[in-house]
Amino acid sequence: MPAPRPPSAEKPGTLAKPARSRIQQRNRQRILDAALEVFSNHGFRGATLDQIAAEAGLSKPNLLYYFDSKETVHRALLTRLLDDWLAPLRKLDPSGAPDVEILSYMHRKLEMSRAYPRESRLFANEILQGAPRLEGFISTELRALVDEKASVIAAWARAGRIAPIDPHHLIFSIWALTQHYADFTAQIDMIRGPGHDPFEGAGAFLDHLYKRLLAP
Amino acid sequence: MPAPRPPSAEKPGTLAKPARSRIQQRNRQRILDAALEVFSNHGFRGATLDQIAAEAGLSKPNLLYYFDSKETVHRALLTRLLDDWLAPLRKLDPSGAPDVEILSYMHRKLEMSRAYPRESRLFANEILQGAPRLEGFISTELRALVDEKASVIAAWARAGRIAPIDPHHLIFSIWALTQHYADFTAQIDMIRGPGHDPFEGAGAFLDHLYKRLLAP
DNA sequence: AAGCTTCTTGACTGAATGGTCAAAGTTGAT
DNA sequence: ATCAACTTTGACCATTCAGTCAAGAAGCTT
Repeated sequence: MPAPRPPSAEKPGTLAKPARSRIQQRNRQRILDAALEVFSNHGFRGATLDQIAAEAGLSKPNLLYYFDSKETVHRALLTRLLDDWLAPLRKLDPSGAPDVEILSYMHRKLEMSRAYPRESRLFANEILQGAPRLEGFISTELRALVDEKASVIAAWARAGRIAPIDPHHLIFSIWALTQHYADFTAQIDMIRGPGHDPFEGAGAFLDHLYKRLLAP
Repeated sequence: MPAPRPPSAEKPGTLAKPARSRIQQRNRQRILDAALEVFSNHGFRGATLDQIAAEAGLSKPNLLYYFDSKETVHRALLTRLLDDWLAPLRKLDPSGAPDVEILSYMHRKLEMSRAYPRESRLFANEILQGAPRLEGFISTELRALVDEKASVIAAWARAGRIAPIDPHHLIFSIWALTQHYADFTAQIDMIRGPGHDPFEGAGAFLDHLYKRLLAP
């Protein structure tokens, strides 16, 4: 028989993690890290396998031994990310204090942008180009989660526990404001000059903004 | 609110280039329109000259008769845009009423996003990738304008005419919130389902948000 | 150490893509 | 109508890029 089966693709149906050698673990990790770096800076089409391979310290054929195609690497990256992406909103607790819950959500999201700007840019790149590879995720899981939490917020507003605002727009505004600091870092840096943390003052500003917006 | 002025066509007065025939005018315009469509949806590297030429209804060599290279088309597009991009902030009047001025600026920017989402995405694409082709513009003209208007806002705040807020973050927040509706249209559409204008309710929401934020 | 499996790579391939060029077609002023 | 300048294009070129392949190197297990 020709080439041994590359163990790259996740086998549907079977266990998600068939035992992998240390080498596989290490190299898959390296590849995903390198791919995150490259995809987040250049978008899907702008990224090349050679770049990713070089960044990962592997040869291109070696990279393709671990992942069947560029597409596969990209999907693996997104998949690895989606759960973490939903986590902050998932934690919004209907039984908590409305203002605290919403403020906490905003701060979690901001912290996410600060800690994982590359992931944020990867997302932004995808959505800018029409979200072809995220359509399933967004219009099912994300949409369901947003609708669920939006109705929680709407109930809070109806009960007069926060100001009456459109919950969808509230959520969109949190996304816009927090992700902006990660996605537009280049612009912020150029405007404020070097030597500034792009997130400097962002937490305090957004805290103030949402406290004012939500006060009943 | 009146629609903002469309992105400027050609500089009529001084010419670095000799008078252009009607054919040139028409075809250059077609190419730039096509290029805007393609670049804004796929980014610089993701766009191809064949795509742009097809969209413009020209052959690729014919396109290259009007612009020397892909790079040249792209630069022409950006150049055509930069002035219009600054216009809304330029209009912020130091002698006006602070809240009215800032609110008006926000609405102008939102209207810009609504009317020219492709231009907004073109910008977003550039900045996401580190703004290599916008570095000059951002760190000189845009920066100077932002600093100028930020100090106007800071003065208003010191005088107690609006709430004490960080003017840079205020400006960033306006950019983030208004451009989000243009840049992340794909996501908003998928979450709210089809048949919704992504900007629906945005004006009212943002109006409310900034009124609350700015009240002294 | 033997023998099997897993990794790695140099050399390719075919398709895209940015860009060139000379020749052909079109336009417009005289 | 003529002719020179302007416009258009088919054919072509060099490079880049995703992906293949067969053979060799390195690990593991006994």
